[in-house]
Amino acid sequence: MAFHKKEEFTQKEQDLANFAKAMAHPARIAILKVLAQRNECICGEIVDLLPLAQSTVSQHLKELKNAGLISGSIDGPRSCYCINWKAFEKFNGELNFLFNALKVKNEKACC
Amino acid sequence: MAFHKKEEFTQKEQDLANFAKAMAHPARIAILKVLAQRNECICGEIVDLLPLAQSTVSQHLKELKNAGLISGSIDGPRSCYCINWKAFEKFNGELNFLFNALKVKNEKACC
DNA sequence: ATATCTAATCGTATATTTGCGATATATGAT
DNA sequence: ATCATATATCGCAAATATACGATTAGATAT
Repeated sequence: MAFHKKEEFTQKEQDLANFAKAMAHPARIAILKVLAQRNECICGEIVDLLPLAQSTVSQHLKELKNAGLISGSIDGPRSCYCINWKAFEKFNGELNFLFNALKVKNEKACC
Repeated sequence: MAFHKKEEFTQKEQDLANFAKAMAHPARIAILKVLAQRNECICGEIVDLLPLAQSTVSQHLKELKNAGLISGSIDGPRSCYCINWKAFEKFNGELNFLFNALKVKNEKACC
């Protein structure tokens, strides 16, 4: 009963936290950046662009996929990933809902 | 030379990742939510609102402060925290720069 | 000075993340 | 069938995060 307190928060809070967690590593930011900058899906080129071993990159891709930030499909002997814009929109929307809507009325910070 | 690979990414990637990491826990999302919903700074009430011990909440507050997402000041025997909107704006801007600007041209996902 | 109350910090246990090499799998070529 | 290539998964070590109780520090009362 000491750990695993995360379940005691609301689903929305957990979802938002999970989304943030998926982006909480520079390697995953870099991967998202690469995927965002291409019109077409790209595959293993990501490994060449990052200073990480192939297995590590694969793991990061898996995490991004599990979090729903990217989607992937098998294309012959290689895999193909691209950004899941819908999920990203949702995340951004939640974020704005939580903060921007409230921002105007207390623009003047008190500390 | 096996760990600590994070330094090998760009500063921007690291900054964005750090910001995301600060939000990568439902407790911290909940804290930000509470702070965002108040016009005034609040103090130890956060502890009562969360299903966590005082020391744990204090630790989460410290992390949010270190990440620059909130600022805090000492107000008599208690502490006073509030959202650092500027930092949040910057984060949101980076996010939009990375993704939204590119979103239009490849709305049609390929996988 | 002592007591009280709030909040930060310390020490510690456990859980999770990060990273890699090795291995497995799956496709395509020879 | 064998080989090469691309990618995923496994197993492990090291690092980091999470959580709590106990303690400390600071302010205000009595």
